[in-house]
Amino acid sequence: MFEWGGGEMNRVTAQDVAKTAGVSVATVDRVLNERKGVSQNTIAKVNNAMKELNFVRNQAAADLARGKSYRFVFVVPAGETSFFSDIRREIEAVQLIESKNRITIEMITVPPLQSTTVVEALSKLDTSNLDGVAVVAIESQIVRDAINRLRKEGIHVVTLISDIPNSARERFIGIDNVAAGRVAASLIKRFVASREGDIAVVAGSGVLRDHVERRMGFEQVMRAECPHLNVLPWIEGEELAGVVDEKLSILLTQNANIVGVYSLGGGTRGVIEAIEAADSNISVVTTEISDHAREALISGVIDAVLVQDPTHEVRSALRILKGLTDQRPINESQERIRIEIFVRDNLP
Amino acid sequence: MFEWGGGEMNRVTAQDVAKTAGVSVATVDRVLNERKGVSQNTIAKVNNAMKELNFVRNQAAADLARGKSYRFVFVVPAGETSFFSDIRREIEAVQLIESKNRITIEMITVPPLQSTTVVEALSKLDTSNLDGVAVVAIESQIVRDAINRLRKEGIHVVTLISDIPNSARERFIGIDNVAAGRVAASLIKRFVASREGDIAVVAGSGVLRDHVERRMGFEQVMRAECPHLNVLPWIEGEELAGVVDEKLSILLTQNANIVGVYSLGGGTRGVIEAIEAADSNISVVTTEISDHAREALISGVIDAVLVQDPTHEVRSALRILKGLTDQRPINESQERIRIEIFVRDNLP
DNA sequence: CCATTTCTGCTTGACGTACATCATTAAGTA
DNA sequence: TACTTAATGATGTACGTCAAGCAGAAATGG
Repeated sequence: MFEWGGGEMNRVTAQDVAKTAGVSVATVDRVLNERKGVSQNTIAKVNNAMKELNFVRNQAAADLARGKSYRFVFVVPAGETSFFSDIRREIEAVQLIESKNRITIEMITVPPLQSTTVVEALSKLDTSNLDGVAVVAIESQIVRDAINRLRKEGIHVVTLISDIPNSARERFIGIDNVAAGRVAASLIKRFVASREGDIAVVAGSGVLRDHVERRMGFEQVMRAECPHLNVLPWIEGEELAGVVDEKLSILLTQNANIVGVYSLGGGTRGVIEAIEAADSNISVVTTEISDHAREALISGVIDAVLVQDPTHEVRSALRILKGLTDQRPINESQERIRIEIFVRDNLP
Repeated sequence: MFEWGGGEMNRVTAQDVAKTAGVSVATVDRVLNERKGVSQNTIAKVNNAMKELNFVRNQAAADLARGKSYRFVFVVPAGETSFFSDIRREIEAVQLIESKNRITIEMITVPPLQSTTVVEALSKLDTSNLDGVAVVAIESQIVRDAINRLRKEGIHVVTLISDIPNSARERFIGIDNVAAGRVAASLIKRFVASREGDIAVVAGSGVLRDHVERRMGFEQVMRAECPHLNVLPWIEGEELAGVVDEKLSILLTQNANIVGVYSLGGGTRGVIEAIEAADSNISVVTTEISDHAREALISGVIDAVLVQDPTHEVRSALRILKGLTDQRPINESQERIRIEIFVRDNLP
């Protein structure tokens, strides 16, 4: 049995600490906020008093007194995928909630897959009272430069969903994409069982690092464990169902030897249509859950879907940006973005 | 592009609202908190002013002024499983963090699998200034009664990890255990592929509803989709590695026809030891991730592990109890506890 | 018509921390 | 000695909402 001071509420204030330490509230305040002008001796006295009385600063009072407000910007792709519309919807939801906590959130949408417009968005920001930026990155030197420029101005930057390493971004919020690719391979391996043949991979674009990394993880496992399976060069579907459908359909008609498909980006609807048209025994793993994907799982067209929770990612990005701004440590377990696997039997 | 009032921080206070509405702050406050004593006419005026100025109440100021403090109790099993020690560790972590927000959390540990001690813990609570209780439930009428008694006193109650429906608990925080069982079946089905034989199921106890439900989900899928597999009556391992090892070892030596094992409770170490000793080709799905499970996944003894995140569950329970106390709506997407699947290729 | 309630709205502190200002003492330095 | 500088104390205000208490006004009952 574990309790906190006998279960009584902690009503100790800085006043009380000052009294038992034999100093003034001003001094307690100085120690509390690590300001200069206090001798080591006094610091020790105050700290002892705080421990003795079990002092905990009242967060609400501190926030109110500090009167600090935050301004964050999210730069996310427009685009038709259900995943990014979920992201945008969650950002709008969080805007409302967090306005109560003096946090302003702006959302800038940019056309997908274009590094230039991302750079433009980042460069045009009014950085006067800006605290942090979360951006869905695109692999490109100019994007990297734009991020580094913001960091030099003291603005916190995190990447969301798709990372851009070797930049000054302080953190990436998203799943371990290599692991996602490995899981996909692991599942397809089981699903195709002992059959031999080719595996098709459908990606969105080579400029999205998350796609590249998934592909990497996928190939790692395939090469190491599936000598009977041959991974074909990937198809770029540009996250558009139409493009995916067309390209994959052509591939499937030209190659009757395909036993598995891994779709690691958007445009799942195109995958479903192409597979349905092909009408052969193909194991399929895709990447986003939508109504179409759900139906396809139930009907058996798709075997498994690997998912990340966009609402979690948006909330996590915001918590992390705020934590960086306040220079507070981050609770890692809360921020770990999970790879979820949906099969027919665990659809929510 | 979406912004909030041009991206400027919202500094409108109740004062301002009062001024434009032509009333006093007190009246604004009454409207804000839906207290009586204000005419419909005035309410409308105030609401209009709030909309016009885009007023958002400052949460920190409200919390400070209200001075409300919260007291919550967690009743959780002691016991050796790594899962519950993670739960307990997270509760302790949250105690520290939330004390800054005037939230007191007490943790009461009870011997596992005993309904009487749970009832005792719940009945002995000092309910004078108690706001809510989270309890890992045990399926039993006396536990149900104890929960209902607390609810009658106006104390909020949620169940954690293991539910007890038909009680007055306001909410269950945990995974969809039927779905977890279904996923396990779905995986084992793929893993054993075309082989025929028996499937062993290792549970903790029949008094834990989560175990019963997992078993249910598992059998649903097995019956419907795997006529070639025969699910044996379950083994009760009491969440103890030693017991599990012993019982499963006996079963495995007596029955050479077992091709799969689903361990849906604690005591995974016992499963691993029994399987390793048996040294035959058995597909294994277990339920908690620990260092042993990790090693076993890598060495191939275990094929997959189904996991729920205890830290998420504790934080979620706390948010929900606070939400219930404040009569605030709950953000469902944040509280959905996920079923995670670990295979060798996505170990964190 | 007066007494009594019921409405309605105002005034006035809390709440606990942050922070700026000014005063004071002690110690060190030119 | 006069002048800095560092280390505190004393004091007061700001932060924005909540809520108790009080004062008129309107409505009701006898």
